[in-house]
Amino acid sequence: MNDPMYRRIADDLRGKIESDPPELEPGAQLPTEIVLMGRYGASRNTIRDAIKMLITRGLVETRAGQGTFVTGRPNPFVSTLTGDPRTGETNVFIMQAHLEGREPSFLEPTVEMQGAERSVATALKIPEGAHVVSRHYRRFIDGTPWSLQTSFYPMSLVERGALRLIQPADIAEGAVDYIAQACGIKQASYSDSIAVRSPDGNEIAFFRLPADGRVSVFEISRTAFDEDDAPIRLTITVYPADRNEFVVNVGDVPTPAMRDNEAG
Amino acid sequence: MNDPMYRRIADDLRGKIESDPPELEPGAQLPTEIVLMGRYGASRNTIRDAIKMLITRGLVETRAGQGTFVTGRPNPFVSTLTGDPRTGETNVFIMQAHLEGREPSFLEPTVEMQGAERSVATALKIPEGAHVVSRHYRRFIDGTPWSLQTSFYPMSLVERGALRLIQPADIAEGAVDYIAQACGIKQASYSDSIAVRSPDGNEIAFFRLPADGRVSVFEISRTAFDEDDAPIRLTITVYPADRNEFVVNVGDVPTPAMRDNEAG
DNA sequence: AACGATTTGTTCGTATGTATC
DNA sequence: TGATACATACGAACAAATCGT
Repeated sequence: MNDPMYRRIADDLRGKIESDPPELEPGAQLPTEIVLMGRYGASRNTIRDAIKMLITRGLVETRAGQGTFVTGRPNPFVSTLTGDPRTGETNVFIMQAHLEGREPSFLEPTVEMQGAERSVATALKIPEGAHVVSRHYRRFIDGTPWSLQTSFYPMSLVERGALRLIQPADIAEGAVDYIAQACGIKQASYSDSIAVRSPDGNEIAFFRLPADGRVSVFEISRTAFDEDDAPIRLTITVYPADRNEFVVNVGDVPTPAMRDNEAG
Repeated sequence: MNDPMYRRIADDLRGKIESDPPELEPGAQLPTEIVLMGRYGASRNTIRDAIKMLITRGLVETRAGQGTFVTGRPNPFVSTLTGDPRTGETNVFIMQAHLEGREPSFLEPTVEMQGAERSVATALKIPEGAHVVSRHYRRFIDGTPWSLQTSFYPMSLVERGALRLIQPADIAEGAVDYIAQACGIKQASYSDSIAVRSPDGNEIAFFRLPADGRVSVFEISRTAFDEDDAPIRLTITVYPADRNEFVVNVGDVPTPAMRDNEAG
């Protein structure tokens, strides 16, 4: 009652979208701003303020020259974070995509030698500024940009024989398997940290997110350890939060634990 | 160059906040809208549009009558999702909070009997509309609202002796331990699904999030199974995404895997 | 307690640009 | 090309919150 008009209008429209059954289904077009001006007795700017609220909440999207439409979100891509502690995630990415009947792909990696920033140095337990190899992947599913991944390896791995780490080419068998074969250092465990934050400019461009940064991204940092509990890599993967979902299994979870995909 | 003016202004201000060292540190006040009008040669509405972008990205917050300030985010609370597959999360919540030197608390639970909605019925493998017990907790850390949790238990557990499930009082030893003791059904595994979405009205009010819904929430759904792989509960926990972080450990992760808390 | 100054919040009007059909 | 619909930008007025006097 005491709310400003633009918020009352937004709440009214939200009700029409979220009611069961929805009065405005996904994909449906909202009345134009001019029509809404008449319906709610408000000016165009006030109507637009209300619609901005709905955009921020991800309920609608606007297309210049066309109109305002209720969003229908795509099927989220589900990734399982728990798995064989000795396996790298590139293979897991490919396997899971195929499991869901989707087509994974990725570009050739970007490989750089860098001085370790503080967060990288802390995770790898090396001095700040010590040299590390950074390998950066851009991955797609069904042709749409899906994740940005950067792995940091301590230079000691290269010195002990894992020379392909510093070559700007994909390692088909996966970096984890390659390191085990090349210098006998085996991944034995890993720890993931899952956070959500706003995207930066690169991420907005790559994922084609709305420019105002209202869609956030998952940032998953994986620190992997060898059998002597020494950290052997830090992998940071960024996913758009609106198209992804993660699963963690603990104990012997029954296999038909597949959740039904909510059709959008 | 071709960007609209409000976006160029926002980018310029963002640079002053994100540069290293920041020209505008967390907690610092931005120039007033009137000052920015003069500085950028734009109208007040255009300045306000730029500031709205920064608000959406979580870089600044406005306080009516005071000004616009660079946000300093609190230390995230870290929860570990992997643990003993036989333990419930209430005890884990309390232990982890104490580990970080913080004070956990929660209100008496709200207990309801409900017909299972489709998602609940699917997870518990019972018919849609079958009766379930819903137990809803509101939890706090250091006095600030931290999570909303609802657990759904199939009525069969009550029929087999777990009568305290339907009493509107906390189960001090934890519901999982209680069920094991009361009717011999032991939790043997669980599967978590982690997603991010916009908050609803209840969540905005409880977590005191900005009313326009730009801060999203984690929704973690845990389906727990007994030793016969039958689902015994579905627990949905909602956390504000801006103050929480989750950890998943796979394999025998070394214990000093504690990450340094980035001081804000 | 009252008041005024400052600062952000809401709402209107208007004009022009750009994308789509 | 014209019509439609959203995007950007300006100006103006008043409301509401905050703070100091």
